[in-house]
Order: sequence, then structure tokens, then C-alpha cells
Amino acid sequence: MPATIKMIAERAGVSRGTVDRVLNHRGNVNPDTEKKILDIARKMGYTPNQAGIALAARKKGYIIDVILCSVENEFFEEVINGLRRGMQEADNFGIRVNILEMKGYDVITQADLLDKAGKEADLIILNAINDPVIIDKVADLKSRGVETITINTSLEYDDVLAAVCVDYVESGATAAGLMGLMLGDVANIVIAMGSKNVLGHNERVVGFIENIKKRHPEYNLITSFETKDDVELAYNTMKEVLSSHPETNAVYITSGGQRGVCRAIEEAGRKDIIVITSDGTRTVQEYVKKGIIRATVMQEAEKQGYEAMHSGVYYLVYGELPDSLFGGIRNEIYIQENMRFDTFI
Amino acid sequence: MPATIKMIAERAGVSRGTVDRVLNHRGNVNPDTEKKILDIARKMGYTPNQAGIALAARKKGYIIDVILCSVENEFFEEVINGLRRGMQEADNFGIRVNILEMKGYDVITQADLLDKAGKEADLIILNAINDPVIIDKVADLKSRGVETITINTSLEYDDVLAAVCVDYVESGATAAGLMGLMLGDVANIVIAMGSKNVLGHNERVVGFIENIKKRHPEYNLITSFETKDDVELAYNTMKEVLSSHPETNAVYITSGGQRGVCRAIEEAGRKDIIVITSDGTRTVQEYVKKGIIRATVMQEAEKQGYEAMHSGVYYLVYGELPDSLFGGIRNEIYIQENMRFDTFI
DNA sequence: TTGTAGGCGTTATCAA
DNA sequence: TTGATAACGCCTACAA
Repeated sequence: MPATIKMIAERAGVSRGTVDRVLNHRGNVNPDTEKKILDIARKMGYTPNQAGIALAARKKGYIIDVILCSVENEFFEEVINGLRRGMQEADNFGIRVNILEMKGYDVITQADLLDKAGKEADLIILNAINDPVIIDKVADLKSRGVETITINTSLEYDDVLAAVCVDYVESGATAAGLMGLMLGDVANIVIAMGSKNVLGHNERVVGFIENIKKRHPEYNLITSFETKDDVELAYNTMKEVLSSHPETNAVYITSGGQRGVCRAIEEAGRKDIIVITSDGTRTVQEYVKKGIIRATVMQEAEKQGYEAMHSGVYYLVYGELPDSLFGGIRNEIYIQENMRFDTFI
Repeated sequence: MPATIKMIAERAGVSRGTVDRVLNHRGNVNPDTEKKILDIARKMGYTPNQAGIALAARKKGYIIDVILCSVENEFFEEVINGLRRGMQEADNFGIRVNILEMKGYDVITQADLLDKAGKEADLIILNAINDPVIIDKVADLKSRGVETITINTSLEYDDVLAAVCVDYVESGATAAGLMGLMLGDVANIVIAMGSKNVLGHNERVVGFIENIKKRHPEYNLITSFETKDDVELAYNTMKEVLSSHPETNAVYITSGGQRGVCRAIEEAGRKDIIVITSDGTRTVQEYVKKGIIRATVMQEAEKQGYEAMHSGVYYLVYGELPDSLFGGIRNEIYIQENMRFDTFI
């Protein structure tokens, strides 16, 4: 039987209103009674009841807008599943949610969506493009009391309410660590990166190279190329690389385009090449099953969606971030044996 | 603005009481009005408000008892952290929680604790010993309306409300898969298992051997021994094995006693040996850092605690299990690069 | 500066 | 078979 405002009021011989004013720092209360109430609250170990707050919060009619670069992007399906799980909670608090989707990473498009969201929403969940224009808008929204939670992408701006994404440098380092454990003394490595315009892809490459240089300076980095997350481009480039560098015995794919890279390797009959990649889309699952991809560094996509929404709801209702957020999003290693091929991650 | 009982009542021209009776199947309602109300509820997309239920549930004064074989067991510290996180929720619903701890795996001791818990609790979270006596008691409790959620250990009894633990066979297979990826053509493997009396430890060994036989039939399994999760025993046995089988180049440690095994390997100057283990206790972290343990298969200990408590609370209050439970507990692979050395897991 | 009262959605009790 | 009402804990508007 935890302490309630009512119990404290009775004990202090004042009304519930006064206790409420004290505990929520609303002012207009006699310093003496304030002190007395705080004392009693402490002694009784008062913590506000979440259900009570939740119920009362319903009248406020909060709105959350979500902006995602998710159109035609396989990876985001799971993120959206997680968002939906969080939206059931939003519903309980009478919070309305709008999901605004865009295709690709065009700054102007995202800026327009942010303008729209800024007009209606009390909080924004943003799959941010790392660009000064966006950073400006986010800062401006904050100054007008609209907080932003970034999701999946890292943004070079520290003043967001929360950043729900993986440490991409660690992701790259983890891929490198795996290669180090699987390769022998001779290593000729190719990096197939996504796009130089995406901060996370760059960070993965940085983490990967740093780790190799530190732990295996004898390894040879042959070349790196961009796939632009495009299957055809990835296929053609990988094919060329394999013929010009037949000594290649390891490939790190930072993001999309895995199907192209893997097909080139498969067709060349180079099952000996150690392929490490990121995420766990259907394509990745397929090639892990086939044994072409030896391991993948995944990033809890569903959880990212859920935690972002859950944190937004929680913040609006309770004025603070939930404990669950502080575990962070982790870089998880999956191989054939511990991968769940049924669920798409 | 989701539909509420009040809105449905207004629309149907009846009182909230009647709507409540229909939606919660309490009987005593005219079939015609029942049908009408169900129709309206469906049309309005009614889902009960969790905060409302939560608030009302407070008056019931539920009790949850937790029984853990956790005394002097490093691994359980994180499980208990998770339980505590879940207990904050229990508090909100006015649910009282008692944690009963025991040392080791004595069936009589656990049976006594179960008897005690059965008298006071509405639901039990049980770190079950897989023994017919325990299974009987759990079945008996169920028949008296007290549900059990097992935590961390697998129990050969399917009728529990939920089983919050990892797939141990998959855990062993994952360790085997990792070895296959790290070893070359020659493999002489030693298995250091915990205790034959612990179901999970056996299952890990089964999963490990099955996987090796299937994917690397050419590998050689030299021997296996029990550590009884005892550091000294593990050290002495491993030392012997190393001198009688110097060809050993891989060791799988299923559970406790890692410090003993690793020390023996370290002292023998055998840094070439590939060591794979389970969990992420401080000891494991230390040897991962040193590079003796190449990888460990972890089991989300904190999450196990949280999900067990959260599910119990959720079930008592809402009469069903939460969505979050269905992601399950996963076997996660950690190497030096993606391990969090600050937090103890 | 303080108290009162009504409402958020659900449940339970009592009266009709 | 149904309706009315109070309660759970918190918040807010208004009255004193």
C-alpha cells in the first residue's frame, strides 16, 4: 500500500490540493506547511501513481508526429512494427500519433515535414538527416517547447530529448572484431559501404578501420566502394573488384545492397570469402542461411521503434524519460545458429 | 480519442454498468441489449483503457512471491535488478512482492518455499528446479488458481503461465557455430560443463554436440568434465586435461567456473586456445577483455527479471500476458568490441 | 494561502 | 435485468 496524496493530506491535516501544490512545485503555499508536507511525503516514501497521472493526462489531447525516411526501405518495416506497439500505449493516454513518411534523404522534403509537424505536434520523433538545415529546425522547435526524439540515425546535435539509435562506430568495430576472429594471418579486405552521405554508414567504416588498424595492423585493406544501397550497382562493382583483386578473402558490407554483393560472390564460386554485414533484412537472412554471410551485426530495429514511441509518450505524460531507455540500443551479433529466420529484423 | 465505456453507454442509451457487464461477460443482461452493445463497441473500436483498469485494480491487494536460487550466485544480481525494475510497476498497481531466496538447488528447500508462497501469493515467479516434486506442486497450485511463471531455468512441464528463459539448446548450438567460424580444419575440443543436475547445462551440451556433428563432423571432441560451477575444481581438472591433451585447441565452458578454466589456460601460456563461454558475469568480462575468452553467448539476464515481473503484474491486472513477452529471451553473442564492460550482465 | 469539487475510465456495490 | 453511485490517484479550475 504505497503512499498517496490523499494519505499525506490526512496526515498533515491539510487538503489534497495543498499537497499537490507542494509536490508539484506550483507555488502559493506557506513555507511552513510546505516543509511539513515534504517531510511527511519523504517519511511515507511517496511516489506518484502512474495510473493516476495517466488517467488525468488524457484530457490534454497531446499529439506526436513521427517523420521517417521509410518509403521503399525494407529495414523500416520492423521499426514501424515497434512504433505501432508503442502506439497502443499512446492510445491509452489519449495521445494522437501521425506518421509522416518520405522517400530517400532529401533535406528540403524533411524540412517541410518538420514545419508541418511543428505546427500540430507536442513532440516529434524524427529519423533525422544529418544536415545543418535540419539541426536548425530541431533547435528552433526546442526553443518553442517542442522536443525531438531522433530515431535510427545519429545527428550531430546533442540537444535532442533522446537519441534512439545504435553506436555506429561500435557497429563497425564489432564487424572488424568478428573478422579478426575468423580470419587467419592473411587478410585482404574489401569494404562495400552504403552512402557517404549517411552519417551512420561513415561511422561504421571509421569504427571498422580503426579496429583493424589497432588489432590487426598486418591486415590489408584492398579497397572500398559505395553501393548507394543499390543492388545492381553493388553487384557490378563487386564483380569488378573480384576480378581485379582475386586475393580478396573478406568483405564488410556496411548497409544496403547486400543482395548485389552476395550474388557476385556466389556466382564467382568464392564461398571461401568471409562476408560480414549489418542488419537482418530478409535478404541478409537468406544469405546467412546459405552460408555466404557468416555473421551480421544487427541493431534491434523493432526495439528502436518501440523505445522511441514509449519514451515520447512517457515524457509527455510523466515529464521524464523512462528507465528502459537507458539500456540503449545494442549491436547484436547473429550467425546461423542464433538467428530467428521467421521474424524479420 | 479512443472509445470509452461511457461513450458506448450514451450511444446505446443504457448505463455504464450495463456496458461493463456485457464487455466483461458478467452475465445478467438482456440478450438484445447485449447484442446492441457489442455491436456499438465493435463499431467504435473499443479497447479498455489500461490506466483506468490499473487504478481500479489497486483495491484488490494482489501479492506476488518470487523464489530464486540466487544466494551466492553472481549471475542473479542482474536478474534481480530486472525484477526490481518490474516492481516499480507492481507498486503502481498496489501489488505487494516478496522475494524468497535460497542457496543451491535443493528440492526440499524449494518445495517448502513453494508451500509458503502458495498460501499467500496470487501468482508465483519461480526459478524452478526441474524435479517431479516441484512439477507436482506447480500443477497443484495451478489447480487452485495460483499461476506460476518460471524464470531462467527450463522445466519439463508445459502448463506454466509463461517461461521466461533462453533456449539452452540454441545457446549450445550458437557456441558451436562460433567455434566453427573461428577454427580452421583441425579442432580438438574440450567441454567444461556446469552440473549434470541442471537441465539447462545439459541442454547446452546437447545443442553444442549436435551442431558440431552436423556441421563439422571432422571435428574431434576430446573430453568433457563437470566444473560444478566451482572455480577450484574447474582449475584442477582443466590443468590435467591440458597436460594429458596438449592438442586441445578449443574449449566450451557451459556455465560457472570460468575463472578456474581460464586461469589454467592462461598459466599454461595457451593463448592460442579458442575459448567460448556463456553469460556475462564480471569474471567473463575480465577474460573477454584479456582476450582469453573470444566470445560469450549471453542471455539477457536483466530482461529476464523484468519480463517475468512485468508479465506477472500485467496478468493479474489485465488478465492476459503482455505483447513484449513474445519477443522472448535471446541468445546474444558478445565479443570484446560490442560488450559493455561497465554494466554487469 | 488554502480548500472544494469534478473529471479522467474502470470496477464494484447496492438499490430499483 | 438494469441504473446509480462511490471509489481508485491525480490534476485543475474556481471559490473562499
